[in-house]
Amino acid sequence: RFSYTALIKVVARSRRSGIIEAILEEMKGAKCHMDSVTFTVAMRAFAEAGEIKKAMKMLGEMKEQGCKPDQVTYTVLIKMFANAKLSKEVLELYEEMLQNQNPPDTMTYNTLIHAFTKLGQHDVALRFSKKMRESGRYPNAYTYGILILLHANMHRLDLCLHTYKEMKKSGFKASEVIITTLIRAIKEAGDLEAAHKLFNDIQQAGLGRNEFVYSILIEMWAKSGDAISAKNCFDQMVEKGIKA
RNA sequence: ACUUCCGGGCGAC
Repeated sequence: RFSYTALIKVVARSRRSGIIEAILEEMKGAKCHMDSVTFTVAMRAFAEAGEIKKAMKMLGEMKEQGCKPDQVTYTVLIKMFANAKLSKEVLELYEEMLQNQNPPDTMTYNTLIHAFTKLGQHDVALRFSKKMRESGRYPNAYTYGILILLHANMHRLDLCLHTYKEMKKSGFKASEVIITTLIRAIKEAGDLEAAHKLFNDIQQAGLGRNEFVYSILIEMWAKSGDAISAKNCFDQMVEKGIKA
């Protein structure tokens, strides 16, 4: 069963749901018991192939066999509907989780917040963020990245920076993802002070494998007429071995 | 909840 599950996951990369179905048939033939992990991997495979119907059919089969979907299962399906921009069914799955005594965990909340961020339904995203806090789920590094993205999309650099501060206070280090998310908001707001702080953080954290971030910083300083900072940043970039 | 690991889920560009 473990090998079948692993196999499905590998095959899932090929986006050929026909193969997945064949494997599932074979498992059935071999009287191999399918557990929630097997079902979930299969659903994810269908989800990635854009086969929403098939994924939902699997959910049905799963329940029929008395196998209970768990948080991972729901998270996979929520992401699938979110990618298809089907916010109504996202919310339905969320409700179902609550009904089933399957309270969303950190990753489920991350997926929900991200889903509505991408859909441009910022108010809903914020509501889930609040619910997450209220439910006592701890944010992880992804959560902070998603929240910063949400605030950036809301054109609220102040909230981005606030979340960033909170993240560091909670013991998370700045990452490449966080930096590239933040830099967009900083650029948009033209906040030179924030740019300087971020540049410091990049150096302190030993980050900066990303030419995109440098180009924005240099451009900001160049535009503001701060040739010294622009040059300094450029030199740092070259020192890191990044091509100009 | 036999929550160490051994098969599954989340973020920017």
